[in-house]
Amino acid sequence: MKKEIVFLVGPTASGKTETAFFLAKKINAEIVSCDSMQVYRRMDILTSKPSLLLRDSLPHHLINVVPIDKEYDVSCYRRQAVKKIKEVIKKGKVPLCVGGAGLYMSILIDGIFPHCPADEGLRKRLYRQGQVRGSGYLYGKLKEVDPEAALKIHPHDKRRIIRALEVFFIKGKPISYFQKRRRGLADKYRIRILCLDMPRSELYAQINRRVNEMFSRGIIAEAEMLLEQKISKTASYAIGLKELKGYFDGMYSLSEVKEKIKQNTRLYAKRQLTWFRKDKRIEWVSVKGKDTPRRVAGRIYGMLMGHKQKV
RNA sequence: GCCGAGGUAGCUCAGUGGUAGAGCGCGGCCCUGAAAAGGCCGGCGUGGGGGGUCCGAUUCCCUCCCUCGGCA
Repeated sequence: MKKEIVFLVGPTASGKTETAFFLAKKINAEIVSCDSMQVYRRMDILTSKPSLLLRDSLPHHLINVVPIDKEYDVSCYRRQAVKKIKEVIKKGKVPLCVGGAGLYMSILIDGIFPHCPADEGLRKRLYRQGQVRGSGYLYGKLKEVDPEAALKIHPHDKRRIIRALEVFFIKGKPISYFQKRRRGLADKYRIRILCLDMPRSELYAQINRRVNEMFSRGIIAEAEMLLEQKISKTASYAIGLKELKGYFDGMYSLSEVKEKIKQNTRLYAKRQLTWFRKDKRIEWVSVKGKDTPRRVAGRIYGMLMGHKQKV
């Protein structure tokens, strides 16, 4: 019998953290975070990490594992997460992967094509070529070396065009060739994916509440402290941090940054939902206004026990 | 009460006698080493209400309502 891994996902501010806590207690799980920003130390308020109280009474893995000045990406995450998941299973517990990063989830479940890390130098060179020789140049080049990938990538999507070219130049084979070869956890484990869902207006109200709370908890001081030091490119893209930088630089007033953060969080939540909707393996858990995290966890427990869905 | 300005998308506003746009917002989508990132698509509308002129009114005229300034 294959061991089971449970994913609890959902848009930001949908209540994953608390729900996961109660669910973990019920199913004898340890939590493995599935989040690209909570890995960073000292970004606590900014990323709404689970409280110390929660973390003290239940193991939460992959939170606070990277210093703020280090770059981080999907493959780092995958390496660390797979290791943790195996450890948890070895202890006889259930890994409960909790987070909102759709790509991170997919990379765990479905795999990644390995051995082609980013090459910043090459990227810079390609980027500059694109600047000098016009926007269509890089895309044209991609069409030559990898027509299949070019078909999938929009001509304006510089980031993906450059990545595809990068892979081609480093490995000598097109990225579309590698993308077909991925093996993930789904081969070896039973996977259940639960996604928290609530009416959009309620979710947005929740987001607004959370952002206001961040301000009263001291997000400004935290951001100020972080921006004083050397900070990696990846960490600097956290919602809240980039907006507050604008506030410190005098670009926005206090109420404008607040709004900006709320809005960018909404857009982020919308993108997350698009990602999850596409994944047909997901089992949706609708959350209503009056539901407490404990009750939602109870409902999920019922779903998990009720029928063993194979993935 | 009088004078002036104005009521067009969720918001701020353009424009035209042939049933309307822009920015922001909002919605949908894509995604394999920056993913809290990056990219694509979509106008979502009782043109304040009512009447009139006209083949045809959001546009011109009348009237009422509302908002904002000034004078009382």
